[in-house]
Amino acid sequence: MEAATAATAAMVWFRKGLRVHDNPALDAARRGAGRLYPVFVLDPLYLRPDPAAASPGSARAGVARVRFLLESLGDLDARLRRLGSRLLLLRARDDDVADAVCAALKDWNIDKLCFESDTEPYALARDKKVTDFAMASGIEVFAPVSHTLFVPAEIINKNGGRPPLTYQSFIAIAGEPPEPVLEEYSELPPVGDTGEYELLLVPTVEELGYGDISQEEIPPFRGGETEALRRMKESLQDKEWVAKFEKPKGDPSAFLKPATTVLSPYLKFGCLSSRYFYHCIQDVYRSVRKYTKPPVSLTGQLLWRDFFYTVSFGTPNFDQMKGNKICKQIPWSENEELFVAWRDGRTGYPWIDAIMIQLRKWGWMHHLARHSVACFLTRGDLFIHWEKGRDVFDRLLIDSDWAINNGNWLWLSCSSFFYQYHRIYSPVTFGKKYDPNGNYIRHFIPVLKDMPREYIYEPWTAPLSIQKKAKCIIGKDYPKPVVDHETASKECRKRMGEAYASSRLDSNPSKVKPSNLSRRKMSHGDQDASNSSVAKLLKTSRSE
DNA sequence: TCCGGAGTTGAGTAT
DNA sequence: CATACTCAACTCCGG
Repeated sequence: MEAATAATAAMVWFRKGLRVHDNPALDAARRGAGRLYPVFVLDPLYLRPDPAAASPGSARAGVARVRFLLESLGDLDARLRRLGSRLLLLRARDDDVADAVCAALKDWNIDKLCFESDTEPYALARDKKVTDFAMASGIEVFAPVSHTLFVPAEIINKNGGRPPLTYQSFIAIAGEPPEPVLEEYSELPPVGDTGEYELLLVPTVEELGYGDISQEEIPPFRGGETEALRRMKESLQDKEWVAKFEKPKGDPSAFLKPATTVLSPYLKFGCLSSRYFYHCIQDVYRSVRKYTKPPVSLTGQLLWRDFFYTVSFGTPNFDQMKGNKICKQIPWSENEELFVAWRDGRTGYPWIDAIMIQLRKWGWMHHLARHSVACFLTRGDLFIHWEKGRDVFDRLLIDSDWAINNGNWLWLSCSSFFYQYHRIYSPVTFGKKYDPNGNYIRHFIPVLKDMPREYIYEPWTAPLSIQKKAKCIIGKDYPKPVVDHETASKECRKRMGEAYASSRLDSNPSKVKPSNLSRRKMSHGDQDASNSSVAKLLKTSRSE
């Protein structure tokens, strides 16, 4: 390896981790570099409007998240420019991000490539392509884990090769997270020559072709590191609130002033470092006498995030039911009509529909609101596959995160982690206890805004004269309920009971052979690990 | 192998 | 109005 000289060219490739603070990849790239190339590759699949999609946005992301990403990139560029650098925006080659990075590595004679490690399956495949190319070209590669508090592979190793499957066992094994990089820079090495490359400016959503949505309600969350740090400081200023924070006690109907920090989108894109956030919360804790603890506390939420990252990293086929060892096999029903009603906020249950409309417009809703609609779609009312709901959330949430989204759908559908399927959220009474007047519903479903308080959660029970007076005829201006909650939830409980009984039969078939290692019969072959490092880790797991 | 306790976030009712 | 209890009940884990 050549010694670092003034001529050394380093590239920091941004994907998540769209920040300057606590960024080990950027920190490593700048050290000893004569030229620094901060790169982000625009992916048309992520950004290009898809007219065939169910709601405004691209094939991969709703327009709220597209906007959030663009704002984050603009802010990153501005912050880099303040340090004498800039963001080099490239276009993917034939819709392939990895190819664009490889080409730039070669054309700019890069000596060292740094990027934040990403444990999601699609990212692992993309990054392997780039890493293989770099290695073959003699380019040094540095890919630190800095998206999560801990290194998922290390936790799995410490746990004997298998991911801890309960929060408490995760906590017991994790310990304290590493300290963030707290050093602040006054300048970065100059950007090197980019030759013939066309460097793009950060486009606006309008420039990308989303012009027709300008009349829409714009989500109240701006992307970017600057906004992330401002928002975090604002939340942490209220020390009493931080010290008393208990996640399950939050109000899911609060939308003017949400009951949580709404820092999840910033953590998702890495505008905010989870380690820095953790560190700052600890500072607040040190200044108060008493404070809540995991799992309900603020730090507890960051640990939940790491929990799901770790389990997802160590569980083959984590994002599906089939071939997923930790997922209950449940015969979900197919019903496109009911699914579409749920997706589009037309179930006839105002509480459910308001949440789905907030999702489509804002790309964010409170955690308990997500619980409500996820339960309704799956084990509570419609008995539709959690993977269908997962896909909707995955596209529309501005904070959608592969590990956490899948983990929570597994949880809510009682497919894994949580099994008390008799506990069903009521689409009527759950929201009502927080917001008896239905202000949340009135905001997101304007057609119901004049429905009297006593009918707002069940407008189909309002006498026709009242419906007329409220200018909202049920069945015409707003749909009738697609199912009756009483009968539907009863049926769901029954079917869950049957699925559980059948899975007990599968896992304990009245002792076959003690040497038989297979715990559960799989109709779809074996669980070939989607990434080999996990497969190796799993092989070391002890047998009993 | 069996038993008891724990598990971030249910609903309904009583105090 | 916040808290506590009941209801009916799941799996997982550790002893």
